Amino acid sequence: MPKVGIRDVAKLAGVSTGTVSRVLNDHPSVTDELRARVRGVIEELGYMPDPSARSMRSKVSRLIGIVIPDLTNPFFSELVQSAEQAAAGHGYNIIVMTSFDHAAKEADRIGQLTSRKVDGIILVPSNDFHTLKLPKGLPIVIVDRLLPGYSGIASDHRNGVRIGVEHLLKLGHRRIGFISGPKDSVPASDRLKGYLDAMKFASRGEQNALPLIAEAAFDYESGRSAGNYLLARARHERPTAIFASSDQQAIGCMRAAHDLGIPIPAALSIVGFDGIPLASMTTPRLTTVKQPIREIAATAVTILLGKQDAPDLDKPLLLACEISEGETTSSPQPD
Amino acid sequence: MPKVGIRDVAKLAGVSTGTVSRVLNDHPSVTDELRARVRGVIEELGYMPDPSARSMRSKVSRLIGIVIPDLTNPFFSELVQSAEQAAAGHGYNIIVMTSFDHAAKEADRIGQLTSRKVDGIILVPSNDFHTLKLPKGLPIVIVDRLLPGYSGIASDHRNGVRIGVEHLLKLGHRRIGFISGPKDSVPASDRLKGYLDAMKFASRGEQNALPLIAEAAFDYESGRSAGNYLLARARHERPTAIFASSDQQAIGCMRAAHDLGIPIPAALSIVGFDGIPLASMTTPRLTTVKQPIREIAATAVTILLGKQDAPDLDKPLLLACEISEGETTSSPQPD
DNA sequence: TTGTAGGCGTTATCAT
DNA sequence: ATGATAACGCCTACAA
Repeated sequence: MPKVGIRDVAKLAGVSTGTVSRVLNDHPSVTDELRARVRGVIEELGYMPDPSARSMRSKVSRLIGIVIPDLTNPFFSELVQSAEQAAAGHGYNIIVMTSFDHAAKEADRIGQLTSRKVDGIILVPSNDFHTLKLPKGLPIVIVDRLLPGYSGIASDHRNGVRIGVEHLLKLGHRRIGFISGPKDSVPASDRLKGYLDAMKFASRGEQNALPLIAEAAFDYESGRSAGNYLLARARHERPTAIFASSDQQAIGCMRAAHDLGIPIPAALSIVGFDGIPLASMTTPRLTTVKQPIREIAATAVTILLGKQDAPDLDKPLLLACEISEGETTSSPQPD
Repeated sequence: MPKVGIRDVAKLAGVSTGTVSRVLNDHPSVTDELRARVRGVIEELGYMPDPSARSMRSKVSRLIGIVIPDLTNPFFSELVQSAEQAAAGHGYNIIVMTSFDHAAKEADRIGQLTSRKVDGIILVPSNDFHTLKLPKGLPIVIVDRLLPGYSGIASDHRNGVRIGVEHLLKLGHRRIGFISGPKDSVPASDRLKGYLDAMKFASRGEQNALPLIAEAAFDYESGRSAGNYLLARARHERPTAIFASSDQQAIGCMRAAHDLGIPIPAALSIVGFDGIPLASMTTPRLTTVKQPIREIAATAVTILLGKQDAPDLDKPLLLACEISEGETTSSPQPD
């Protein structure tokens, strides 16, 4: 079965290779009639253009690279999956790479992608401190962990948290604890700001809305000990609600409350952040602030494809979070 | 900055493009001296071969496609991550695609990969019933959900479960419940067989080792109701241990036991299956049978690269699971 | 609007 | 062992 190429199509359709190529690339200057005929022959022959040859000539690979710290993290795996979908819709494919939060590996991966001639890169930078040196001319969009000086997209963590805390305030809570993320993490400090925003606003004229903060890593176990810390005090000093900076923290915190015999949501409301699938698998189901992961991915892709302008280098695009109500929140019990 | 190509290297090194190409491809017939000189120039110029041009001539893309039903599933995301690592070690990159358990989408994705000229495909087939029609000549290895007639790799589910159940038997348990997977799933029925193997063996000469089975989907909530079902009986009839076909089921089952006031592991031992990260995040940590995901991925990659023979079409390669002891198992209480 | 032809950066075949 | 050179399959000026 001799490979069918563009000339086979041309010959059978009675046109030149140029015309076939133009049909392939949706070039406007082709008669509808010819276009149809060529399309027919392509179908008939089962012709598929050779991407390598194509890419070599046109400098377009229809490939997008995505580099993330850890695919095992549900947030990132959903991000990749969403990006894949978005890209597929445009005839693009995704090359994934994992940096394991290792700056050197990250740089190497970016190099590979560059030499592969991908048309763009979606990058969630590793937490290793490092300066990103990127081949100019290769569109790149930083996601989630924003980097100053690069155009980036992320959830509006600050406002998202504010919304979540305000939800608790609206329910009547005043002693609202906050489990923060690691302090060297940019998203974490944004989330903290959101909490402080909400609390400051609430304490106008009121006395009780004082901040109650525990710092922790984003994982389950850290959330559990932070929860223990926040809850280990006399009943009337103990928070009636806790906002956690990640769903995993929130779930750990639920565990802590449970172990202390504090019923949820009767004696304690909990709100998480992220909206990972696991959040709806707990009992009771976790109320959480959901990040618009799909939108982030889709936007990143359309930007890379040049169908949308990139955000300013120093003004990242922030997408709104929304609250997803579960069963871990209710009005506070009277003291 | 005019792109540096193979002839620039050749010129500066004072050799022909042929020689440079041979150095690039580790062709044996090049003097060590020349090889060194060329390498030096390559370094100096920061030359990177153009993969498109390379692929066009050599018919090798150094690209591997991987198609899975759902990247959000921890098992698959770890699979992809492992494959990426393994591939990177050989200078290969990975294109991921999600089929969403949709046969048509799966076929489309495979078509895309084919026309991309990937050097091989790793496929976890969708559950949709369908016949796979694959372009001949493109190496493909089926993973996890084995398909008759295609060379495949998977965990040895049957033996894995047997090992887990035997672990419980060794601890002294006799009334061991089993939460099965959906009955139309091949891995699920393999796991069930493993349970029956172990129980049959154990009941030689003993009376009490009777099977106690609940069928359920693989998810958390299904595991919880299956657990409720198995545990909702008089103490002396109730199983002293439960083996769940997935970690998520096991975690749901832990929840059920907890709600019924049955302490783990004092009054009930639980063993899961899969070894997902979540298993070590529960309290107490889940004892589980760990699938050799990394090995599966690595093996699939080396097979595709032709560095290892593919398994027989009708005799898939089964890799051994191993038990990962957590804190959910102990000897049974006396009745 | 359509056809013609040159060349993209490598690899591989032939000589040398 | 090395060098010259013809493809590889397609896109894109340029010409018609």
